[in-house]
Amino acid sequence: MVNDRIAEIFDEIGNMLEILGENVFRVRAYYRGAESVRNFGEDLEALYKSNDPSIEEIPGIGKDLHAKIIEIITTGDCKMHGELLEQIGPGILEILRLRGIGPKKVKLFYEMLGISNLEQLKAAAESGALATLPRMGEKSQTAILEAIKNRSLGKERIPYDDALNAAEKYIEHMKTCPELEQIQYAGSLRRKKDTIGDVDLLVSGKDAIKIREHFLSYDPIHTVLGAGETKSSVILKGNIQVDLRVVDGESFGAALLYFTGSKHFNIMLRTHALKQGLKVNEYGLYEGEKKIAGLTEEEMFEALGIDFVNPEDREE
DNA sequence: GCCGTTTTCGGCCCGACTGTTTTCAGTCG
Repeated sequence: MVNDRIAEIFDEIGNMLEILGENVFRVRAYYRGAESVRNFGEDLEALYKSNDPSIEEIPGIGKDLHAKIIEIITTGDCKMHGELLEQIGPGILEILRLRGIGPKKVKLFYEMLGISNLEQLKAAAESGALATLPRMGEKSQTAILEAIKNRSLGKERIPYDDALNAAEKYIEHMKTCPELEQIQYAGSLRRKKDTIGDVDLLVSGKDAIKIREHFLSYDPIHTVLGAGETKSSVILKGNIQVDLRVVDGESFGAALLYFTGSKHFNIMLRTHALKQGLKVNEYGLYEGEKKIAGLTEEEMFEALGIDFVNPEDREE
């Protein structure tokens, strides 16, 4: 589908503008546009060819990005993207795709050491040069070598059925943990997208540390990416990334809402709440300091004055 | 670059984790 190609181009434009130090909100507009196009249910090329007016109504897409969408559909390419790529070099994008590396680090490596591709980065890490840079150290340097070695790990989007299967097996494992009270998968899996980037598991229970240990004791784990008190991430041997979030039972609904997304849907909810003088986060809905909802999703929607939206419809 | 139930200007979601630091920057979702 051309939507994925458009989203990829917008993401890369965002990446490159960010490295160039462009206005963060302009950068964010490209990321938002990418997200929006990726999650837009219908094929944009088909809409364009049938003159369907709904192509004008994609959230987060204004005049400028709309013109770029048409350009990509009709020419298969985007002039601005090509020009940026020429200015920055394709090697830089490869570096940016490494886990744990963002535009700030890319910029730092380029400006301080002239690094513009993976080979140069690897050499700099092996020589110890990276560790001498500001806000860099031994651990960061080792992590970069590890990221280069594992750069294909957990990055592929996987078919819905495979993700569901992996999630259900992991949930079975988690249910043998005595401290666990509730568990539910969230994210794009719960929204039933065709392809899933990673599996999000949301749990509540008596002892966050013991639940984390149980999570990390799952046999099919290939790599542990991180393990904090409320948030852990692993990659399974089947190359599927699984994230665990541990929350209090009384915040389970708010967390489920938050981690089910989509990102755009969350932003919409927050903006809606702000207009009413309320604040939404993954712990609940707040009026000032006072928590007014959070136990269930239904309660959250009700308190926000919005009809319940099914997970698979939480896009725009 | 996008957007509007006080706006066509002036805002733009928010918190966890990590590694680097002595209070925070960068990344991620």
